[in-house]
Amino acid sequence: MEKKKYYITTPIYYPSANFHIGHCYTTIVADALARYKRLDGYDVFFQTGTDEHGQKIENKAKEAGVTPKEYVDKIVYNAKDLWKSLGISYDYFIRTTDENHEKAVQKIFNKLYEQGDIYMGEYKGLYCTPCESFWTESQLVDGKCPDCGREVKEVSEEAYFFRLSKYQDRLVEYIDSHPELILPETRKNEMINNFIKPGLEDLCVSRTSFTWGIPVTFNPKHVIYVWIDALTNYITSLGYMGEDDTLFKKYWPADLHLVGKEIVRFHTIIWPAMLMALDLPLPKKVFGHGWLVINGGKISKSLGNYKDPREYIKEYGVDALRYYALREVPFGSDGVFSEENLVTRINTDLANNLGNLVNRTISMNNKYFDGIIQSGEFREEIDKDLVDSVKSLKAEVEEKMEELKVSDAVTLIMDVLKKCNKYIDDTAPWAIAKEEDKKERLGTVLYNLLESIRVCAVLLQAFIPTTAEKIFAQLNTKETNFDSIENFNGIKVGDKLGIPEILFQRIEEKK
RNA sequence: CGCGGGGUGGAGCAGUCUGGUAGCUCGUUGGGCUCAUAACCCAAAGGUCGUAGGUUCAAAUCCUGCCUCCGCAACCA
Repeated sequence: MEKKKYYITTPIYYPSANFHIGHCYTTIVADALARYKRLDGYDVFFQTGTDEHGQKIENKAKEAGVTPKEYVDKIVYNAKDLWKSLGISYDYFIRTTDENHEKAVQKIFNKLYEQGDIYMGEYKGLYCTPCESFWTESQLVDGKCPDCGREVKEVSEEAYFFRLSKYQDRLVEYIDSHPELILPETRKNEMINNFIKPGLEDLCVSRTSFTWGIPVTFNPKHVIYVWIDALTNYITSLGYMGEDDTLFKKYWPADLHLVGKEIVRFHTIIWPAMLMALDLPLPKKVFGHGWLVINGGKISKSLGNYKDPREYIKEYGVDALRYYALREVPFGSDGVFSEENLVTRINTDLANNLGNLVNRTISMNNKYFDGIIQSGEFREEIDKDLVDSVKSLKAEVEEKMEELKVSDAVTLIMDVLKKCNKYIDDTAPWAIAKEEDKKERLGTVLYNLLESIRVCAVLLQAFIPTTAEKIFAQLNTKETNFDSIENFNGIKVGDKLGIPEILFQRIEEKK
């Protein structure tokens, strides 16, 4: 039987500076979804990458005294290193400077031009010469350039336009008939009320004001602007308009474009319209997630209110950061990022709840049974609640993951672990251990705990893979796939447990 | 009147659609336990649900006005 496919993407990030915790957030969530789907038996294609052209990069490179390519190469090198240290399991990393992408973009541009969806027009705008930037009326501050405060002048230049307006009706119809395309719903309403309803204007898709971009083949003084260059990454990577489109045929349309809320618009209006023009199916879902905010404000490169994410990893460990990102930000809303909250999460959820549970359970089994896993047959009424919770956990987590409620999914697992801790207090194994004739019962209590921990670890693989591995090692189990958590019998009687090692060291609060 | 989202015990949030004992996590205080990472378990204190009106037997929840914070308005995840 052929596996069901799942194509998930992050946005391609703009490498004008090294990535911050916000980029990590998006990518970690995407990674968790990708890992989960793989565990769930899907053939997953998980893509991330970088959007490397444009004026800003050109300027940055000039400032740094290097070529644009040299500039982005360095940042991409850094980004890949960051993803590696975060355990990001991407299948493909696309760069818009990749030769196959550039060629495909040119072909797409030409195709749209030939069929009349792109035409030559005139771009009118307010231009600030020193900043080399165009601004809209509403962006101006006191009628002047918002960056430098100097006068702007109205200029016009020839430019190519995409007939976005032509697709307005089809777009409205599609969104109406596919309510799951734009999530969460508030984002959908925002798009319809703010942008589609007032009417779509044709979109300027080329520039002559800078050169760091993909040239228009038949008019090389124009470079193709970000829309067509960047958004098409989701299909050029799969070989669309390339030499081999096997992947494209297999994976397109995307099952999920995971994007930040600020770029929902491009992914739900411009991108679908382009796909319609290319006569291709639209992505199934675009999810606009919230932001990690710092002190109530957004993460800002110019304010410099954040550290290099690697410092957090170094100090607290990968899984602590992954866990925090996955747990702290609820479905679609913003979440607060602070080191203080991070430490609280590590201590309460990871060290106290999860880590200590694993530790105390394995310690007891080692102490009372020399590490040998006992039979789980000697059940009592008190076990029922825990065992039932563990048995139904997969289905509940699955439901949340389907709804992209990753934080809720993680919380469900933590709740079961919490239940395990309560179960220990309720059954008091240390008291049972004092009664010689209750050895079998003691064995079952510990079996229940070990199996519950194993099931949680199997599910946690998607979120905190390194820790899940450590738990498997301590449990000395090879039963780590989703099939093994159906029947509450994956841990093998007679096997000997490993050494209990501390999973997460508690972090003392900084004074 | 541009569009949209918030304002709920010390902190962060749920509950608002489908009115009817205000719930969760963290923190605080007290107790229990001792297998474990001063961890775990139990309990308690603490909120007139931004504000002013209205509808209703009854409003955090529905309606109206106002105050306030935030996001978006051609590319900051």
